[in-house]
Amino acid sequence: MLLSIEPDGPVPIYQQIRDRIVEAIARGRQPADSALPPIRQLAVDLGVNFHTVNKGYDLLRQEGLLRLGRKSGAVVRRDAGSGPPDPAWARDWTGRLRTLLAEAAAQGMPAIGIVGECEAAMADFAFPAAAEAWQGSGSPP
Amino acid sequence: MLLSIEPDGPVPIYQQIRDRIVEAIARGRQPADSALPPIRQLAVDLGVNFHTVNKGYDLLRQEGLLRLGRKSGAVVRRDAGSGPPDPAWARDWTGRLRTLLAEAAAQGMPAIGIVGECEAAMADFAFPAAAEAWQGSGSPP
DNA sequence: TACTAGTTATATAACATATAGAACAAATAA
DNA sequence: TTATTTGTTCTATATGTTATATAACTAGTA
Repeated sequence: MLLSIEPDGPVPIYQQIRDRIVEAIARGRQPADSALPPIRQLAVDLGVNFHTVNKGYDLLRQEGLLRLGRKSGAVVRRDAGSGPPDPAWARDWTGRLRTLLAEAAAQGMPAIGIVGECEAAMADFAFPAAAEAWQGSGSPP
Repeated sequence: MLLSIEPDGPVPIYQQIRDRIVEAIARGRQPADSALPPIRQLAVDLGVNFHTVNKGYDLLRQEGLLRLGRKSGAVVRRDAGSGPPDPAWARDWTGRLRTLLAEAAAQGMPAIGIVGECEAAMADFAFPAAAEAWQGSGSPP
C-alpha cells in the first residue's frame, strides 16, 4: 500500500494524494529520482478516476517536486538534499506556518507543546547528514 | 485598520478573515472577552458582502474561538490563556502541521531553518507567563 | 417604540471538484 | 516498423463551494 486516502473527508482527494506524496518525500521513502506509480494504476489502486490522480501529480509538478514524462512516468524531482527552496515559495510557506501556529496558540496549546509537535514531526523526516551537503554536488561520504 | 485582505488572492475571503482574526488572538491583540467589529460594519470596511464576513465569524464560532450574540456582537471566547485545547482538535492540527512541515523538508529547507521559523513565529504570540496559568481561574498576578 | 446586530432564507453567477469517455503524442520494447 | 505504455488534452456532466444580492426575521437595548 503506497498511500491511503479518505474519499469522504473534507479535504479534496487530489489534495490528499499530493499531501501523502509530499510526506513520503520528506520521510525519505520517495527520494529524488525514485518512481511513483503511473497515473492510471494509482487511480485503480485508490478506486478513483485517473483525472483525479492526474490533478494531484500536476500540483506536485507545479511545485517542482515531480517530473512527468511520457514513458518515464512520474519521478521525484526534489527532496531534502536537493538544495535550498525558492525564496518566493519560502515567503508563502512562512505565512501559512504562522497562521497554523497562531491557531494552536489561540486554542490554548502551550508554547512548549507547539515546539514539541514541530520537533516530533521532523523526527520522521530524512534530512541530509551534513549542513554542507548543498555545497557539493552529491551526498556526503 | 483592524485587518487587511487580498480580494484577488487564491485563498477565499472568508478564510482570510478567519486567519487574520486567529492571528490577532494569538498575538494578544484580541484577548478573550474583547469585541470584534459587527458583521455589517466589517463588511463595509473591507468592501465585501456581509454574508462573507458572517461565514468567517461562523467558522470561528464553530472552532470555539468566538461567541456571537444579538446585541453583544462578536466577542472573543478563547485565547492562549483559556485552557488546553480539545484533544480531537489537537489530533487534526497535528496532522496538518506534519503535512506543512513535510512540504518544507521536501522543498529542501534545512531542519534548523524550519525550527527557526517556528520559533520566530511564536515570538510574536502572547503566551501566559506561568505554566500554571490553567490551574487557576484567571491570569497570574 | 426604535435601533442595533445576529440569523435565516432564497436566488444567482462564477468557479472548483470529481467522474466519464475519447482521442492524441511521445518514449520504449518487441 | 509495430505495439505498448504512459502522460496530455479535450469535451461533457453532476455536484459542491464561493461571493454577491435582497429580504425578512429575532432578540436584546435605549
